[in-house]
Amino acid sequence: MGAMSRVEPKTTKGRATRDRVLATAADLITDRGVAGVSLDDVCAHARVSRSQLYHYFDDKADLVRAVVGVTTDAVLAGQDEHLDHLDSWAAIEAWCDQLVSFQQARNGAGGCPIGSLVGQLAERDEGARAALAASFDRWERHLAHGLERMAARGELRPDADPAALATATMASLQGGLVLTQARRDPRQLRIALDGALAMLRSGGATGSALRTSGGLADQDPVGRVAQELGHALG
Amino acid sequence: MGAMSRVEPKTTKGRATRDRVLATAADLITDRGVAGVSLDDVCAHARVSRSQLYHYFDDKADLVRAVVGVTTDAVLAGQDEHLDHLDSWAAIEAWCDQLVSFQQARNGAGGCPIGSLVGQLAERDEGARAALAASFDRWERHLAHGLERMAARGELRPDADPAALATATMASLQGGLVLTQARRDPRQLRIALDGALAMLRSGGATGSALRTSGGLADQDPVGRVAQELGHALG
DNA sequence: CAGACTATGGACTGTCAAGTCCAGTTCTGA
DNA sequence: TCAGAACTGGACTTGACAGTCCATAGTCTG
Repeated sequence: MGAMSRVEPKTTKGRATRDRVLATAADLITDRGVAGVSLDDVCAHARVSRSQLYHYFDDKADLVRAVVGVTTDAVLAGQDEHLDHLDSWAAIEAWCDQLVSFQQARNGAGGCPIGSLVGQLAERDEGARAALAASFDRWERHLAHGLERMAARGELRPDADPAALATATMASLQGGLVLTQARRDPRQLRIALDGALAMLRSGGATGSALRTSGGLADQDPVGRVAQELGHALG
Repeated sequence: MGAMSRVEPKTTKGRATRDRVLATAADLITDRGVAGVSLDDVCAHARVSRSQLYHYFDDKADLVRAVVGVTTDAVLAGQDEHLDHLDSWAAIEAWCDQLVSFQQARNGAGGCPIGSLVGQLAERDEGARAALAASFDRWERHLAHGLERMAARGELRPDADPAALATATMASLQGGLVLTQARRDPRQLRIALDGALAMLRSGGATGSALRTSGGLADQDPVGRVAQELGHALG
């Protein structure tokens, strides 16, 4: 994995400093975008000297890749009451409601902290792109598992593919957030997620669509996630 | 929009120069992102001097706002065989197929030129955000009109809302492109669009979207964003 | 053709950011 | 206690980029 010039903290104080830098960077980047944040900004807000930042991270790209993981942690943590129980219609609806009301509270601004990073990083930094793919995997897996449990209980149409349904729902969520952000209108997300719910209830695409589709399921999610996260966060 | 310091070309040569700058900028920005393109890059590729660029555009932000329109023109032009006839299942499927095969040809890279700009610009430049919202409107209107014609012919469920269905489909498209870009896997778009087709056939959400859209009133103005971000990320 | 308007090249300025280096100080944990 | 780790702070280099300016070349029109 190339030159390992960056350092892992060896004391609790060092760990705290590194964490503070990371959290600050994640905050600023979510707010202003990657290009809108300088390392001086990060140092100032985290009350840390430049030398420390370069002590723990190789360069800005290294920091940004680490930020992807931290941002994902934060996004998932904000939903943790729902994510492990997405195995009933009521639970899935409650999850959607939470996502929508969060956007309403923000007046539609901000979009998805992870999704926004895709547009900024995916074409410029392969490591960051892989980390973002891993983020979506982590997120989507919760829904896929819930849908699998529903399928096992016969609450989905027998020919439904839980993995594909989860992917399609994630797409509605991300796209709904893009439209919400562009139009400054949280109803866009509501409409997108209501569409996703209708799709889930209908059992999703059947026939040719399922034949050609490969969701998380046939992509060896666990192994890839671990590898990509390891690559990104070291 | 305030001070009109930028100049409209008054000769055919001037018009050609301005168009060349715009087309070049749109190309480069689609490729590398807004922050990844310098005005020197644009000048070099367009074989134009910096003074020309500043003659026709106020500054970089002005250029970028103009690029939004040009990019939208290009995206819609790439679909013009389909956009005006999205009024049958076969036509909608053909449109989806074209979108997917385009992504396949690019190996999943690039995402949506318009959608990517949202993440880069929406929070930083209100004019650009408005232009992007208008772009989505232009795009979505084609589908909405097609669905309206289908509804008029009784080819949709009677309680279906063509406008909401179009919005939900656009969300699936945009989100599918985000996932495709992050995972470098065009099948993600296929799955998302198959989900959208299932949703369309099912008639989409009934009632729920309309119920909640009345709740726009309780959008709380300012202030919460920073606090919630801090809560989510801190 | 001549003067007015337009287009153009390219140098120039100021600013800001990334990354390096180092000399010295404080803290932590075995 | 003491060695190693964490940390400070700033100077410095290098490079990139936004934006300005002016002299000149080209083009239009009366």
